[in-house]
Amino acid sequence: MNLPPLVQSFVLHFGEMGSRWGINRTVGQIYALLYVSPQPLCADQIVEALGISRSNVSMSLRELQTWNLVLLKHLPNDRRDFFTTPDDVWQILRTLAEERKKREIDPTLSVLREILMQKPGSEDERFAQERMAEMCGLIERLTTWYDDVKQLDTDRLATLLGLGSRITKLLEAKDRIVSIGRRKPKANGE
Amino acid sequence: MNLPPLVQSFVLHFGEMGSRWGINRTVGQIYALLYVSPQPLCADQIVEALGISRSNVSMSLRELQTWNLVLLKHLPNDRRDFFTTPDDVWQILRTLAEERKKREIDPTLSVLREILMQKPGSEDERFAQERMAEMCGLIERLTTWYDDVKQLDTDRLATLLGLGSRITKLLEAKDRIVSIGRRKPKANGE
DNA sequence: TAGACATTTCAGAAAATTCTGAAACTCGTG
DNA sequence: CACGAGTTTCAGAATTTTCTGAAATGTCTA
Repeated sequence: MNLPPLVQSFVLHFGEMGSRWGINRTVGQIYALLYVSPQPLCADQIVEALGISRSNVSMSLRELQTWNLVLLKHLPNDRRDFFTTPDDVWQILRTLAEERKKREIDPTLSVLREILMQKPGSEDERFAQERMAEMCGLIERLTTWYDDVKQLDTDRLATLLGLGSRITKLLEAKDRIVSIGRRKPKANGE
Repeated sequence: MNLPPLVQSFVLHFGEMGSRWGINRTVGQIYALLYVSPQPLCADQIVEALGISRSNVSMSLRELQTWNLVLLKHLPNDRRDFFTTPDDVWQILRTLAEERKKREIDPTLSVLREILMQKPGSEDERFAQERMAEMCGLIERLTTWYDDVKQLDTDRLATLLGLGSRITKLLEAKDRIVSIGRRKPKANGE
């Protein structure tokens, strides 16, 4: 591996974190490299930069494509594939969230729903189903919220993030306004 | 493995998902089993239920303890350790979020900050740093929001989730009120 | 302090994952 | 259609992770 030191630290870190993120070392390194590269890179440049086999690069790029985390570019008069990541980090975040949900949440949700359809054959099964129903309910709440929030454009999303829990102040204010409204429609505040 | 069918499906699913969630099969299975068990279980009961070695159970329980995902209980006149999961799924969610952040986000944030302190030695490094700064900025926004929101009590959190993106309607309403307020202080709405 | 009971540790076996090189395949071009 | 530039596939090697049994450790009781 022969990269500028700052880039190398970043690439190696992504490689190490890979396993915690559910991707492997090479996939992590390639993603990191593409993310910080000023230009799209082709497979051989990645081989060169990371010192890994051509076939490994090919398989890892395929993996990144199934995650929708890389973009394929072509240069005129060049048959090679060049790869980049999207410029917009918010877009990357959305993709990541979507793909992780698909892989880490959705399968569990469907297993839970399926189990909850069945009739418990014993008291222990009845209890287990109750617990699974709680889990299922929570996951449904979270995914409903997610499906809703992901529709927001980035500006609104950023605003919402920036507000954080101060949003509850606003909710309380709303509750006051609404309850006043109910008492004396169209009255002014307090 | 000798479990009621519904419990078995759940346990096996958690085992399979383990690798996607950054834990291993056994850890996943044990967690699932404890989650749906009406009573706390001791290590030997887990060995019995899952058909795995005593030492594997011991190591996996230790792993679950480092995640703060299990509770240790003791019965009177019994030296054995009994394990359960917390009853409250919201509490479980909080723990999970906290531990995943600690393992999956925090290390990257500190690497990014460290790299961003250094002086770029080339144009490519300057560009890479700029990209890393974008990533760092986004992660900081997200973690700030998270640190803020996790303080909320469960009721408020649930309310907020339930609102989803309708929250933006509220924000727009607030903006209108505030701007009206600026034009004519203490006036009533629209 | 011996013994019964329980848990932990750890070296190596077993299993799973990752990585490689060689061969196969694709596709535009002469 | 044969060639060359490029990509993909895949069997097996290398590596990493997980799991086990045996031994060590801990701790309460008599």
